[in-house]
Amino acid sequence: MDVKDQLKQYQCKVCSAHATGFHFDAQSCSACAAFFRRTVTLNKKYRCQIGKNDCLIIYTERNLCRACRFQKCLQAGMKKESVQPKKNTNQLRAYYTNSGLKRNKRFAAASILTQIDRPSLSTTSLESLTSVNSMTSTTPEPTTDEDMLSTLSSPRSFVSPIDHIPMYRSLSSPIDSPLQLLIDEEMRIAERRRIMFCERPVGSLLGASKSCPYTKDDIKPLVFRNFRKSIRTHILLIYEWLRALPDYSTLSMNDQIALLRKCVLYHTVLDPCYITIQIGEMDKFVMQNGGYVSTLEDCDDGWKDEKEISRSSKKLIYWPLLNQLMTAIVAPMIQMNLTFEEFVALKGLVSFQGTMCDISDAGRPVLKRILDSICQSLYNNVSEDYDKAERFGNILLMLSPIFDTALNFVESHHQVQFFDLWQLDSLLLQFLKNKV
DNA sequence: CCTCAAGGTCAAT
DNA sequence: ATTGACCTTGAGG
Repeated sequence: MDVKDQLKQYQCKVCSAHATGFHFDAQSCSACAAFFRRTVTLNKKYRCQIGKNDCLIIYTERNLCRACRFQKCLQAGMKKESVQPKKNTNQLRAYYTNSGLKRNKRFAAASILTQIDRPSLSTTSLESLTSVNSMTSTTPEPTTDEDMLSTLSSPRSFVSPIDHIPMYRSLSSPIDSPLQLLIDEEMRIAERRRIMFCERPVGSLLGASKSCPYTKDDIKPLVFRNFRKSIRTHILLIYEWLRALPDYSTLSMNDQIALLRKCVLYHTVLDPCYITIQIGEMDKFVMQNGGYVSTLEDCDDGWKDEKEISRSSKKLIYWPLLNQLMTAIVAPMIQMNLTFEEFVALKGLVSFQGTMCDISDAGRPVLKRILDSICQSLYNNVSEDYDKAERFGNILLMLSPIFDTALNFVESHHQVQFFDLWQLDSLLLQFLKNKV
């Protein structure tokens, strides 16, 4: 085969330009492919101006007659059926598929932020994507802020929440700080959740020192009925979480109840967010019992009709809430690579700061002491890889979106009750009903 | 990791 | 308004 024939092998079957592959089942260049796609999606009808329907289609003159170009596309073997129907403009594109996430976790996180008001990619997210890609392959000296950001997610300085624990433990003093007690308790909670909600051999349930209760294989689409049944269990875990702090039992009974009440709210908001991040599949929002709901609009996992609550009621109440959780809490946490210890500290700060106004004058100094201690430990244990003050500040900045979301959470549940949509656990209702 | 073939974007026309 | 280079995505290897 001579050179001429070899070149011809890779010609566009429509216009004889260099083909870029198979498009809609025909070997063609990207220009003819784009032309064909547009013609089909927009349902365009052309007429040959010459009237003979046999215009020469060659890449220098391929735009002279659309009718003949389209006809030649069909002759070359392009299939109209291979053009996918035009996406509904108000239907958001799924950015969080597994393969998409695998390719670029940081990008996916950023896209959650832009999902609601900006369905398409902004120039800035494209820029950051490009710079992240180039960073991971070459790793030059970080010079700009953008570079510094990218360095945080590079393999060298990336510390996964789980890897981080042993180092942290070795730092713990003989008398454990509140934060250390909460970290230990959080890991026990993970173990308890595993035991209660995973169907696995006992050996793999016990003793695991992991901070995440579930693996990708454990999680299943959420059944609201099952979740309702598990609510008391979650409340019990929260009660135990509080009791991990010796100071808790020194509070008056009213203060203990007030604290528990607020913690039920805040933990119900925060825990699934962090479990979701640990599982790492952004198309699945994973709840405390290992049930997940899909974050994709066109996937019904966890949203199906149930006897107690219809799909549309679920969507009405929980979809906006889910969006807020993903945007205001999950996305920022992913972006800053929040470690397990930092999450536990944040959870503590939210729990105690958010309760301050409900606590008696006698109890406030106790809470204040716990808060100060957690802040101290958090600041001391921010990794040296970061600008300590900046990272500490960024973690504190998470507080207000969390409080906002919690407020909405309470409001939505008032709505649930008002419409009598489904029977919530009576204990949870007692916690949510009284003063916000 | 990678490639392939979809869809989307937008400066140039 | 149309074109086409260039981009990301998702499936599959």
